[in-house]
Amino acid sequence: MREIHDPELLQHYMETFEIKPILNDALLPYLTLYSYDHGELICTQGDPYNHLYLLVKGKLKIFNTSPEGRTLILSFKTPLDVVGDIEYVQGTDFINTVEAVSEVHMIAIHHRWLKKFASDHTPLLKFLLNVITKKFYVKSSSLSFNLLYPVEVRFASYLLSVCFDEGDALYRGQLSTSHLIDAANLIGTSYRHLNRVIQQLSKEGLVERHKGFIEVKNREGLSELANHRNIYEK
Amino acid sequence: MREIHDPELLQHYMETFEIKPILNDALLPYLTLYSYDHGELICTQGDPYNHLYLLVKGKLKIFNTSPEGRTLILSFKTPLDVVGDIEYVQGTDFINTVEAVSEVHMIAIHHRWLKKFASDHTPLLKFLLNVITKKFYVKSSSLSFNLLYPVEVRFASYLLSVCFDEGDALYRGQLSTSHLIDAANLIGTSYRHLNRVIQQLSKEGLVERHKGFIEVKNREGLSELANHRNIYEK
DNA sequence: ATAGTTTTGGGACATATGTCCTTCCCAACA
DNA sequence: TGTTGGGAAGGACATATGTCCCAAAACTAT
Repeated sequence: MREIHDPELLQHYMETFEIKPILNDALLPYLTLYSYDHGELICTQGDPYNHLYLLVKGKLKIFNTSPEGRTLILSFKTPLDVVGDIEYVQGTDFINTVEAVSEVHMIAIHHRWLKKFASDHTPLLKFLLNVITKKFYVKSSSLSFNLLYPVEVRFASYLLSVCFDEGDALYRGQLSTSHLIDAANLIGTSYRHLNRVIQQLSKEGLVERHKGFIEVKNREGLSELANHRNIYEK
Repeated sequence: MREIHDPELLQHYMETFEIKPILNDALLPYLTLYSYDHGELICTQGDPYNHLYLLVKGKLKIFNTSPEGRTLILSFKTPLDVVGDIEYVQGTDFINTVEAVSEVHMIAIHHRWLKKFASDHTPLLKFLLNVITKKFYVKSSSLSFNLLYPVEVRFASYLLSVCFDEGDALYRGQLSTSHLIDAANLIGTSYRHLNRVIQQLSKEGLVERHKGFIEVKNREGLSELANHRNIYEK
């Protein structure tokens, strides 16, 4: 992690994502732009709350490790998104670990200044409400989906979200096998079992296994299997 | 459902739960007090959003039915709690069904008036933020817990919450068997399997089956089994 | 190129859980 | 008193999923 002293870049992000309207002018001097490399941790579960972060570049992985050591990936995030919002509102420690998946830029604001200058700032409150309720929706459907459907269905939904959403045109319909462990942790199963399910889908002609990646062969079939629900959609 | 025309009772609830400070004075004429009997539905998933409700008396069951007809109970609520908050912020249809478990009193405010008079009312925004982040926490731990632990562990946690929380002294350590179906739906499993797990716990001496109810025999043991996590705590 | 190391896929087995259906018990009622 | 209906518990079986471990493949450093 390193700080980027580049007021112009900061300004650029503020405009791109229309951040200024949600912040109080008094806060502007206290914004810091940080950069994280692939694999770096932004925060770890249990860390005391410090900053509110705005993700403005790159991709984040949010996950949680149980006392027994099992990892559960909760989501991936892309700009514009917020980290530390729930913690800011409740004043509690971080519940999850946040890792940079690519090079990541984040705007950080220390809670001290937020409390001091913006605790009554309506646009910020509304922005937080909006962001948090959206997160709640995702979490809520995720809970039902995980409890109600088997891994096969969840993976079908995952495949559709990841392979067709916004990826490189080259990777349309493909998932690199190096992402399978992440995928397993995301849908809450073991790598072993995910492999089993892929075999099954393969047998049914929905996907095909190649060296290094999985290819979607029948998008419609997968969508049907997933009940047309794209639970992992960003 | 029927309206209760009783300004004094309304006033009483407003004071007991300190509701006035979070509302705008302009809203006060538009508050309505409703009463629901045991088993009545306050709203059904898919209903268009209409009111924000404040639960001031009784107990609610929040649940969700999947397209396949499986029921998943998301939570039980007691005063003071809010129904329709997420829907108000996002302007979306109800995601869950809400049923009165006992006689229930709710204060309802039509979203029209909220939008008109309180959309910038800081205390309300803060109140909503607080309530919603709390809900998010619960949902979040619930998701991890369900995905990471087997039914046995979840039921142990459930038993501890339900039997010792605030129940009638007579029922301390006991769970009526008529609640088992609800319990199964709450922890996301089948009634059949829950029975199996109860047998197992019984064999281990943690609980005991009697006619009409289950009795906790070893609270400490259950707590250990549940990893000391009370996920279903109100 | 070769030997060691990591990655990847899958076999074998145990456990967790769902579904269907039967049996038992008891209360209400003719 | 016998009948019946419904709820509660559990048997039998199939499926879903986890754990442990191994073997082939790919990759790396010498």
